[in-house]
Amino acid sequence: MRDFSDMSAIRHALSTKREDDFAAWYQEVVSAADLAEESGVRGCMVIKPWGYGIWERIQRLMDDRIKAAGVQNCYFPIFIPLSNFTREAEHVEGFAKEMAVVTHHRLIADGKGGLIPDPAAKLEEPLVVRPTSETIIGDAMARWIQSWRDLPLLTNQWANVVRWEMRTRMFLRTSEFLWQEGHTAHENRDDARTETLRALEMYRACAEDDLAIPVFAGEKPENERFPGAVETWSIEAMMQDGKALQAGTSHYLGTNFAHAAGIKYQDREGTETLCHTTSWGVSTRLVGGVIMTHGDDDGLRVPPKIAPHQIVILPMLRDKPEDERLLAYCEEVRASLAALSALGEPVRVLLDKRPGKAAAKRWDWVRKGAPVIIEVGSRDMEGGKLAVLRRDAIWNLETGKSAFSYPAREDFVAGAADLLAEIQQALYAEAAERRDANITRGVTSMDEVAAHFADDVKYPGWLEVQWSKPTGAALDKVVEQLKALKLTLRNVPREADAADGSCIFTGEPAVERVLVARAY
RNA sequence: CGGGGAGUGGCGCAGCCUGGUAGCGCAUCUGUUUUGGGAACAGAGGGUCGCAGGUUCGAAUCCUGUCUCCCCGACCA
Repeated sequence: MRDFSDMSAIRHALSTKREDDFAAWYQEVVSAADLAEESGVRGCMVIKPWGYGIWERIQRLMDDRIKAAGVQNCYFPIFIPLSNFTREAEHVEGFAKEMAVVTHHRLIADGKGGLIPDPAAKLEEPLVVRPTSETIIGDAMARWIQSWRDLPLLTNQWANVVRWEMRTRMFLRTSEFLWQEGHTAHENRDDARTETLRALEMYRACAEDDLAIPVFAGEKPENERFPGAVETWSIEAMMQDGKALQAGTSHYLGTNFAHAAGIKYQDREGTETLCHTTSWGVSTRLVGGVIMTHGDDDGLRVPPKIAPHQIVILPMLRDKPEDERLLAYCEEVRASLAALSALGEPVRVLLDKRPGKAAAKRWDWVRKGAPVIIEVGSRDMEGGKLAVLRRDAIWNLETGKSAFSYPAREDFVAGAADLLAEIQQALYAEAAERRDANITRGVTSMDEVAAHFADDVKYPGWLEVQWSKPTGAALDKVVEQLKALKLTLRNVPREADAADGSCIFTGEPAVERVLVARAY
C-alpha cells in the first residue's frame, strides 16, 4: 500500500492518521464527520443526519436499480415464530447463536421500583427478532404461488435486522443494522441463477458507479456460504488498510427453502414442482466501506452521487448589517446551482447560514466530506468571484495550505455539473489504482503466502492464487492453514483469468483463481 | 464468550495507589479588540465522578455486582 501522504507538515483536521492507527482513525471519522454515535445499547448505534443522509442516498439509488429490474417492494414482520427456523437445518444452525428472542409481552413491577417481564405473560411460542427474512417471506411465497403463471415472484424489503454479534464496530458490524433483502422465486435453476447474478451485477454497478468503490464480483467458496444456500456470491472491496470488506451478497438457494416452506407451483404439464429461490442484500455496512475507501486524514470524502449536499456555500458573515446583502448574493448562487443537473439528478446545494466563522464551518464540512465547499466574502461578492475548495484535493502540496481556486461566479456555475462528475470519477480512479497496486499474483506456495503476510509487512494487500477448488475436509484443511495466518478466502472473481497452473494448497491442477486476504 | 484497558461538565483528560467538601484543556455564553482564511484577551455558566449495593464519621478514590465502550482472541452471509 502506498504512503497515505508525505504532507507531514500539514495541520490535518483529524488527530489520528490512517497510517498510525487505522482502527482509531476509522472511529474518529465516524464521530468527527457526525455520522453516528453510540446509543448505550450494546452494539446499536444512533445514525445522525449526515450519516443517515448518505444511507438515504444509497437507498434511493439502489432502490431505483431494484425497481428497474422489476422487483417490487413489500414489508414483512420483524418478529418470526421460532418454529419457522427449525425447518431448514443449516439455516437455523447458522443463525441460532446470534438471535434475539422475545419471550414475554408484558412487564410488571418487581416491588423494588423496577420492572420485570410478567411470568403470566409468557409467549406460547417465542418470537425471534429477524436476523434475515428467508423463513417468513418463504411462508408468504408459499401462499402467493400456485401456478407457473405466478413466477417469477420478485420481492424486496427495506428493513432493520438484528444479529447478536460478539464484537461490534460502527457501520461494519452492529447488532441492529439497516438493509435491503431481495427474495425471489423461480421456475427452475437457470432462472434463479440468472436472477442471483443479476443482483450481483446490480451490486457491482451500485458500488462502482454510485459509491465509487471498485469491487470484485465472484462466487464465495463453499465454507463461506450463507447457511442454507447452494451458491453464495459477493462483491469484495479493498479498504485502505488492505483488508477486504464483503460489501454485498447474492445467494442461489436451490430448492432448500422452497422445500422447507412449501413453495410449490403447478408447471405447464400440471406437475407440482418446487420453486428455486434466491436472496440478496446490502446493508449500512456500505457506509463503513465508503469511509474506509474514501476517507483521508481530514475526515470523510463523500462521492458526489451519495452526498446529501454536494456543494456547501459558506458566507463569511461578520455579524453586521452588510451580512444581509452577502446572504442575498449567496442565495442567488445557491439557486443558480440548484437549478443545474449533475450526474443525472438535480444538484444538491446547501447554503449554510448558521452563525459562526466561515473558517470554522469549513473544517466542519471538510470532516464531513462535502464534495465541494464554497466560501463567499464581501470582496468575492464585489468581484463576482467564489472561493472554491474541492474536498478530494484540499491541500496545495507545495505550500501546505488549503487549495482554493477563485473562479468567476458564472464560470463556476457553468462548470459545476462537470466538476461533480469529475470528483466522482477521481475518487473511483484513486481507489481503483490503490486496489490494483495491492493485489499480488503469481504466488505459488504457502511459504510465499506466509512471507507475504509476515508481521513486519505493513500493507500486504491481497493475493490472487490458483487453486483446485477443494471441497469438504480438503477445503477445511485449506481454511485452517489460512486461518493460522489470519487469512480468508474472499471470492473467485468472475473476470479473473482462467487457471493455468497448479493449486497452491493441494498441488493438484488448478481450476480457477481465488482471492486471499485479511478481512473485516 | 475468554484475556487486557477504559467510563469524571458537550468533547478530551488529570485526580484514585496513600478516602477529607471536584480540577485542567477544548467547546459554550458575555464583553472588548480583531478578522480574506482553522483569531486574541478578560470574565461567566456548566459535573450527585456509568449504574446498584457495601465498608466508613466521611467514597470519584476501598470492596462486590452490573451495564457500556476500546484492543486481542474465539465467533461472524
